[in-house]
Amino acid sequence: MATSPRRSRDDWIRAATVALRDGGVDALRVEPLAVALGVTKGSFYWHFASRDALLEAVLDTWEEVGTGAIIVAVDAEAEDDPERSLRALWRRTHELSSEMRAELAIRDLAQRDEAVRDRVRRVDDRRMAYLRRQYRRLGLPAGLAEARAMLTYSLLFGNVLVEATHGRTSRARVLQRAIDDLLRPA
Amino acid sequence: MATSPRRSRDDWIRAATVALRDGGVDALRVEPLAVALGVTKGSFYWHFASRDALLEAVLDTWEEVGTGAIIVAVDAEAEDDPERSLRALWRRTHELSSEMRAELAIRDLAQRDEAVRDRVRRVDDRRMAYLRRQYRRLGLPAGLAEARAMLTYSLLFGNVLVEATHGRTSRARVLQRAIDDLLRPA
DNA sequence: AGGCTACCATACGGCAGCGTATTGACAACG
DNA sequence: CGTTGTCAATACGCTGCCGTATGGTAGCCT
Repeated sequence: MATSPRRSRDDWIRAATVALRDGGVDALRVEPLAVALGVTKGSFYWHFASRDALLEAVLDTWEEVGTGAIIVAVDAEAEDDPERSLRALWRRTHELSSEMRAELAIRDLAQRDEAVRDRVRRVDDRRMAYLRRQYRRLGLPAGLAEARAMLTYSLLFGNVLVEATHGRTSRARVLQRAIDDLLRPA
Repeated sequence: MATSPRRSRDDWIRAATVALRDGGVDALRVEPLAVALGVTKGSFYWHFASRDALLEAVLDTWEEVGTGAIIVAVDAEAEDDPERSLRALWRRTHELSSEMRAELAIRDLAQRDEAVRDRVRRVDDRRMAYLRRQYRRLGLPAGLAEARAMLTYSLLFGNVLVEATHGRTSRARVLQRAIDDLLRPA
């Protein structure tokens, strides 16, 4: 964390995103954030009109990054092979899992905020479209491809959300098996 | 809500669970709850030592209900047929979905609270054990059964968590397809 | 009837966080 | 070298909530 004399608007957004990830929506408070950034509220209210404005900004950047960056990264290493795309997605799961914590907070919010729900819907539609396309390219019929896409996407959340122990095997192995199962032809 | 002169400890727990479902963890505040119950804090601090004590009580009853009641209900209508068990589970999904909102709040909490995470783990282990057993009864080998159980359980969360639109088909149909897919033999 | 118990109201002190207003510091620029 | 624009500190009022303390009331028990 830079101790540079001044903070940019993006500095605040980044810090807020971290707070969201580590502490949930309750942790998105301006005075604690100011302390974390080594400044006072005086700075914040120059960059933002209110706490809500900060939250909006955080959601804005989440929406951008969440649809673009990940897909591009996965696509880059897949070379148009759908199976490799899906496996690449899972190989990056551990990198994603910290992002996922922030996403869960956002989705928890979406449960009771119409506007947030709309944002989540836009993100989900784009990500589902991507997954659906991969399964169709594997030769699956539309309905099944949709189902598999939904299963894959759900598993992504299940992975962070469920704490089950799986007896003697590891979570990683279970996930591996699941993906294998999802990739098998109709 | 009853306007009876006095409130029991369970009244508070019930109200708190509703608040958790509708407003997230932030909504679990004693003064607003008192208003909702038509009493004052004086009542609360007779039944509970603190706000945390209330949260613990809520988690206690969630843990009980979440492992026992649902499974029993599903089992009752399934008559030991694993496929029917799993389909029954999904037929009850809409009844469960309001409970799920509270669960998401709890799981969001579990992301950053060790003690809550342990509770969730206990619940998940029991529910996964149930699912795993059904798939094994269908004749699937252990590894695959575990993977299918994880996929099924994840889908349960995905259903409430993802807001995707599925084009011309409905969520219900996608779920139907997904379950059919999960039930197919090895 | 008197009193005990269980439950609730009222009133209080305290704190954390929001937003505002005002002033200050410093850099860039003309 | 002063002016302007950008960012930050300080100080303030306000609200919502926690927890405590204390007193009140209604029903049961004897």
